[in-house]
Amino acid sequence: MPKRVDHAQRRTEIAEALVRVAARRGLHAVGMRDVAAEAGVSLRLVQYYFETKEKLLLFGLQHLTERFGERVAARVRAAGSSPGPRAVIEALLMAALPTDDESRTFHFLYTSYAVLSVTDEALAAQPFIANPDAAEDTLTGLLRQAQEADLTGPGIDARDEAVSLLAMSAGLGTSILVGQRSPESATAILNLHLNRIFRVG
Amino acid sequence: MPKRVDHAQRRTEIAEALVRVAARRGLHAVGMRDVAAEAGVSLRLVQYYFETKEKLLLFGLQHLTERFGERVAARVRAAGSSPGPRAVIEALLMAALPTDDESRTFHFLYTSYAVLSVTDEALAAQPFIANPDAAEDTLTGLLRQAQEADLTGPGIDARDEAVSLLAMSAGLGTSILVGQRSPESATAILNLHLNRIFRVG
DNA sequence: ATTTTTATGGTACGGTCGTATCACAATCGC
DNA sequence: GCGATTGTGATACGACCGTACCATAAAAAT
Repeated sequence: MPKRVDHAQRRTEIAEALVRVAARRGLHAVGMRDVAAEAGVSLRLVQYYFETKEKLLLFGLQHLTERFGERVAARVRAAGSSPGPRAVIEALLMAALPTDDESRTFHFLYTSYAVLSVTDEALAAQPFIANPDAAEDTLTGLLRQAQEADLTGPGIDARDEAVSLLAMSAGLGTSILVGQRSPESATAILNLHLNRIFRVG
Repeated sequence: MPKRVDHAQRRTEIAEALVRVAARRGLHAVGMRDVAAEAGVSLRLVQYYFETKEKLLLFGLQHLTERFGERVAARVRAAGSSPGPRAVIEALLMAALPTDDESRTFHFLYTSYAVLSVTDEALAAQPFIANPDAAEDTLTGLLRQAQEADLTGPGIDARDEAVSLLAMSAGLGTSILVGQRSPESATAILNLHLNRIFRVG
């Protein structure tokens, strides 16, 4: 057999090829041959590492969310060595908006997968539904932290605000994606609500 | 020639067949043969009334938005003979949430089209981008009305709140669609923000 | 050195899809 | 009544797609 290759890395390379071609032509239009060509391998190789297209798509989603999670974490770390809750929340929400190529690709493909999951039960069963819940919990926790530090205004329910902010972020993100709204106006709206939640200071 | 049939109505029937099958199996999976079978006509007929699949899809989107616009208008009318701005806004926002089969289908297919429009320029050129702008203008106008009637709290910018409410409604709608959130919790969140915008009384 | 296992390439098969073609029925204008 | 026009059916074509099959090169195991 040939040069004992690292399967995990090979699968990652192919998955990233999938992401690239899907970002370019749409998830519905991607075929195994396209992925193979984009990755610079033969069709047979794609079949070898992912037996079926469905498995390739599932792994692609998994890889996409992992990579994006790392990116968000990096953004949060970059928000300062000991950032306040508001800075962390801002970093979180802004990272989720499709403002550059990478976040745009993520938002686009994630939404594509979400739409597919409505009619595809294999996708619906995927833990890709768990991620938004995790984001909601994280954001709720940060808001509670801010409340305990007396940084917030009165009459604020942490979970309600977390849900609101995430829903708004998702809605604004889609607006940006389809070209209806600019990233700047979207961040302005989010900051407006953060100013409402956090005490001025 | 044969029994002089009403073309407009025939096209509507076929478009509704398209909507039904797309709602069942996903927009990406719908073929001309499926539409023909669902409408109870031959494949040739679908080709006759819409020369190409692209034209069928475009007309389907147009029909979908028209039907939904009528539905929202009906809901608003049903909100009372002389409803206050808040009642109208509530009716608007609630009608946009996927709470029953019809609104669910609309939200699902509209999002599907939106995702497609990112990579399909024929769809991107469609006025289906104009509709959200119209909704934003309408909602902004209603909020201004409320402000003039002194129904709102202080520090409210009508357009900003309109954008926020619509983004939230869209984001919450998607959450409902993928089964992550219940319609009840979504309406609760929206009402929370309406309570914030409108003075209590 | 030979066998066995892993990796890779090439290619063919069956199905489906959008579209085009051919045929014909039914009705209106004349 | 007749030719022109419009509606409808059946079917064929070419392209693609996912998958399966066959071959083989190369390294590890013996």
